[in-house]
Amino acid sequence: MDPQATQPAGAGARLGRPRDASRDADILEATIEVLAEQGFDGMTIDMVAARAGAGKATVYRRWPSKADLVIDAVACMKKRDLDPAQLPDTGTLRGDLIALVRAPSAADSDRKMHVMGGILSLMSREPELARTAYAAILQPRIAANRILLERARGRGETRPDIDVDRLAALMPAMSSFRTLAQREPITREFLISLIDDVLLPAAGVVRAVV
Amino acid sequence: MDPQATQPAGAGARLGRPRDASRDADILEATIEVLAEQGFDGMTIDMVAARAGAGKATVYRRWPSKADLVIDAVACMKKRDLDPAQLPDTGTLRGDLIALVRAPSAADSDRKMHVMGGILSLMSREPELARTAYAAILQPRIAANRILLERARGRGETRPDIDVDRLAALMPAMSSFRTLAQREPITREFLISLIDDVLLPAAGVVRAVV
DNA sequence: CGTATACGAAACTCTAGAGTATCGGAAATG
DNA sequence: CATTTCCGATACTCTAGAGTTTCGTATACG
Repeated sequence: MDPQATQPAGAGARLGRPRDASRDADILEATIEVLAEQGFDGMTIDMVAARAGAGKATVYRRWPSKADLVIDAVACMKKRDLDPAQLPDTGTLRGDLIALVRAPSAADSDRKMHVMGGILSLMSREPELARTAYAAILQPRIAANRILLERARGRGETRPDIDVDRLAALMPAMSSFRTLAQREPITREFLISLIDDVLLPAAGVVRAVV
Repeated sequence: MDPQATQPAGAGARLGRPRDASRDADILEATIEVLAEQGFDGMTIDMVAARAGAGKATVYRRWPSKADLVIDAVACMKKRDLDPAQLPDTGTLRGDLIALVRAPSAADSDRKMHVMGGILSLMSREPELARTAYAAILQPRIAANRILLERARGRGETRPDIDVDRLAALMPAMSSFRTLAQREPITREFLISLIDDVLLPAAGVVRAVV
């Protein structure tokens, strides 16, 4: 959680060469990449160090174990996330949802899902990691969908009795299923077909005239 | 694929004590159990042998490696599966879907999904396992849904333009997401709410009078 | 300039687990 | 009853990889 603190606390300037903070970020980034490609058990510390252009000792100086490194790396994915304060607001649920699946966001969520797949089997044995991963990867996306859905319901755009919890999880669920289980790529067509053919009809939104 | 054949082929009665076919089934069953609980990397051959009440040599006499054992175990899950010839046919889509999520089937699919989670990260590196797992675990369920949906569309029960592929994957996707990613149990209430609040509205089935 | 720590690289230790071999005993054939 | 293969159990070998240490070098403080 606080890799910088080798000295107890508030020790001011310590002796010797100071830590290079840029190594932290590089190592965490490399961890996420290798995790997404290889999964937790396929990932070795040597792979991470090599990809980060760092020595193994530099990794272990900051994190006491592989598990701690992974937990930290997953947690720090949360930061580069969609800010709930600046969600799209186009006036229609469909417009908001389409805006939410633009390319940069999609590429990001693709990697997040692969990370999720890579730590799935570990999550059974590590409840802390399970909570961290949920908070960093799924919660933000589901929460955003929930806000858009409730806003649309408030406008009377959807049926009033929609099951917001189920519908908010629909797109992440279908996307992760397609990526991880069916092993097919997430295309823009797929996402739009999910919105138009599944989510909006389920929410009782009348189809716009084309 | 054929653990019995040590001799080339058609060698008739071989010398010595014959293999005990019941050991095969016990070992495969133990493999599935440990796989569901621990995942591929958490599973050891010693665990499997101990749970099957077998010796390690008995395992290696039948399968040359851990990966081969797992592939065979996953493949043999397909056998105990819902027969497409005897799908429910209640006259309504809702009736068919409800019949499909009865308890025995649900417990079985719960374990299948945990197996899927346990081999997910391995599937990237083992395309054969990926295909086997899809055929054994997901394909049958999706195919069943597809049949029910097309039958309902033929009756005019759904909108004529429904996206059968997406809708057939909906229940497996939402269930696996809930089980593996959200780590919450699949209850009967969850499945029925999925049917009534998401799938049927998305298919354009008019809600029955309650 | 002396000291203390960081850095990348690489050698090292130690352990878990895949896979093999050996045991005494059991079950088949001839 | 001799032979062969199976069985469960257990001891064994071998390797990949987590984690540690060392080395030569770099960068801070005083």
